[in-house]
Amino acid sequence: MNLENTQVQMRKGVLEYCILHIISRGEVYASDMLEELTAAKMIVVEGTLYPLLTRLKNAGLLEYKWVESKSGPPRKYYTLTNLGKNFLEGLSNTWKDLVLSTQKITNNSTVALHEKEY
Amino acid sequence: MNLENTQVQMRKGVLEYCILHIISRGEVYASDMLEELTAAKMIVVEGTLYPLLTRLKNAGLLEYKWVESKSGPPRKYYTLTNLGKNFLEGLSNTWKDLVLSTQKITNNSTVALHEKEY
DNA sequence: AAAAGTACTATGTATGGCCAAGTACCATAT
DNA sequence: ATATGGTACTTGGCCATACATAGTACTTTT
Repeated sequence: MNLENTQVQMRKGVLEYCILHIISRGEVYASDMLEELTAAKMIVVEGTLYPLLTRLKNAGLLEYKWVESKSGPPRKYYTLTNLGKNFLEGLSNTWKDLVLSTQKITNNSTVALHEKEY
Repeated sequence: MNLENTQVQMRKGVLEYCILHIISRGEVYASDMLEELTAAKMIVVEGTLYPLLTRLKNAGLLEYKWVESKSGPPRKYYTLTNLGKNFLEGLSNTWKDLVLSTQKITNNSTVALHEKEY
């Protein structure tokens, strides 16, 4: 029960949303995403990202093509499938709802909801 | 890989934050919280809430006292410990950071971060 | 040929929300 | 007094996911 662990827990699910969003903006490969996620302080490591991409691909939300690189092994460049685009829309709403719900609770400063019945 | 499941995943960790926040505003017992969480569309069921409260209590963030009710069995009324108050502050920052990070990514509409090096 | 770097893969662990069933107590109805 | 229904809380097992860690394969540099 420490803060770091909670950070991890809060990130669950949101990561999926962020990654789909990044891919929705144009072809990228894993290191591109890692770079952007790190820049946004959405700390992620290889061991998290790659399995997630595989999972999303197996679910039919992503597809990729191999592209030769002039500075290392070939890379998988990902794009969203139509299914992926639809899913991303759904995720977007889910995320907005969650933010709203949380705001509703954390901004609510009334002390009691109703008379206590001791 | 369906939306409902992702909702569950996104809720992880946030729930803890919301519950501590509700308790921070004054003594409440489980059904009070359930009511408020449901009102805020942060869907939660008994089987989720009770174990969570036990976990938070074992971690020393909460304490409770039994209070007799005139309409049923006695209730556990929870309050935050000092440790719990500090933890809540940390959670608050974690949540804000996560929202900012997500916004940073999902509002970023530039197509490419840098020249592609095919 | 060896070393270093890049891209991707695979396995095992821990956490936490959920489901489902169960316990215990109280109030009311019969 | 007994039965019924409601309220409050408990418990055990399941599943999905992020992470740590180690490993594979290929390329470029030295």
